[in-house]
Amino acid sequence: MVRVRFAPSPTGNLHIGGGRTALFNWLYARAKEGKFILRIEDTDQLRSKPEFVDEILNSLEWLGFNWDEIYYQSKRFDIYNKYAEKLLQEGKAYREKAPDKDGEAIIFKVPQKKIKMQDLIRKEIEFDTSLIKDQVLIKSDKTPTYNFACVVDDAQMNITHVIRGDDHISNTPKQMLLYEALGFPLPKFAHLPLIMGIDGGRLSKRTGATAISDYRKLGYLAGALDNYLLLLSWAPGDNRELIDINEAIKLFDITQVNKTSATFDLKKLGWINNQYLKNVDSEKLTDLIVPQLVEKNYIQKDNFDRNYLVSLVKLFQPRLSVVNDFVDWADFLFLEEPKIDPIAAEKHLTKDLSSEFKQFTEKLLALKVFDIASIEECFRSLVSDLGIEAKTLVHPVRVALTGKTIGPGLFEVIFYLGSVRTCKRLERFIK
RNA sequence: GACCCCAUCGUCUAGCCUGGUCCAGGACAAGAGCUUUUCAAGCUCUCGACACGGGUUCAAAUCCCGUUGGGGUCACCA
Repeated sequence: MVRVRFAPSPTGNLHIGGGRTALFNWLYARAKEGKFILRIEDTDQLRSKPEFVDEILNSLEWLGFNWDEIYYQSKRFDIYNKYAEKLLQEGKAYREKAPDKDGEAIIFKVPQKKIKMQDLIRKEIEFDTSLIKDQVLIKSDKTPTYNFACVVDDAQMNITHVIRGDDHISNTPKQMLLYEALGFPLPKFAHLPLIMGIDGGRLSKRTGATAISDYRKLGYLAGALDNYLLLLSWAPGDNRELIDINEAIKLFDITQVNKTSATFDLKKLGWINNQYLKNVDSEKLTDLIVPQLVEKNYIQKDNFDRNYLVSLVKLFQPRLSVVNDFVDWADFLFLEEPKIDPIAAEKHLTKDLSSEFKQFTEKLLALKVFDIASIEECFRSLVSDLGIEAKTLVHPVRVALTGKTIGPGLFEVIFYLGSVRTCKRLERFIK
């Protein structure tokens, strides 16, 4: 039975790289009908914070990576100590006191040899362990070091495949020596290429958001982020770009993962997000938008016309780039008066259109049926009577109603605004 | 610096393992156009890469060696 693990350290948020590692582990477990295990590596008492544990768990849940088991290293110190004692007794480790510290550390005598690692992605990698100095197993404060706790846990938890970032390649020979010394069977290794920032260096806050939760706040859909992360270092081979994770379970093959590090490209994530946004269920999208509208005071929690809101969401849905665009673009439908963008006004509202606006409001109010088709017909007949092109009146009306040059079709806007609000807004520009 | 990893359009990649079908395909971005009531979407087109140098071979993006470049690791952090 395949057992993989994702082992984040709660010393910070779950970032993009961690999310991708979690994704590939999760995918592998689900594809092989194995177990996906979460191990919180909180051995660093000073830097580990419970709020980071919460943040990481929330992010993983949001991304859709459900775990089968969860462990905390901070609760397993006695296990690590037991195995360190064992190595001590077997003469494979020794105690040593550092001059600047109280207590003694337990240190592993690194055997000098050539060692070969078989990597699922990179084939064979050879190391010369004579280049590695003796490794601390248990620190002077009795807490285990990363490499030691990692090996003991991976063995105790029966991890069959260690899928992790490239940055762990040089830890691998150290860990393999430990497996051997402890008499544990070796898991299979797969080292994933790193995700880089646009500057070619490590993904850092300087070059954009790094935390998974940031993308959630920014209005990206979990499915879109999963899809994007999947495409970083892996491709289905048939030129397809849009693959949801449930389908990816069937297609994903760890041995096909690229060896090259990939650059995180916000533009492509944006495109994928837009593709998902167009197809996401409008009801679900509405659920995501409601809290934002409540926060902006555009609607009252538990007291709004949901059907009307869903129609509005449908209206804007195909043009959204991120979920959060809705509150910005549809604000005029919730505000008493639209916020007029000065640049838009400068462009379309400098000419006096009193007569045209007046005639339009009169025609609108005279409509027997107030639906999108009638509104359009009403508008078209007016411009035809006036002998002008539709666009010469469309743009000014749009800016007067919405305050913006962008947005859905004008007749839809008028329909959802209603005749009263529409006329009221137009009247402000009638002298 | 030592050790390790990597190297196809600006970016993500297909092709590489099993040399010829590749004067290298797709997507994002960029540019142009269509549509047109704006924006978004959509459609059409354009720009654009096998890092370099040696081999091996009838034939190399594909195999080998070297160079260069980029990245990672060298903690009583994880």
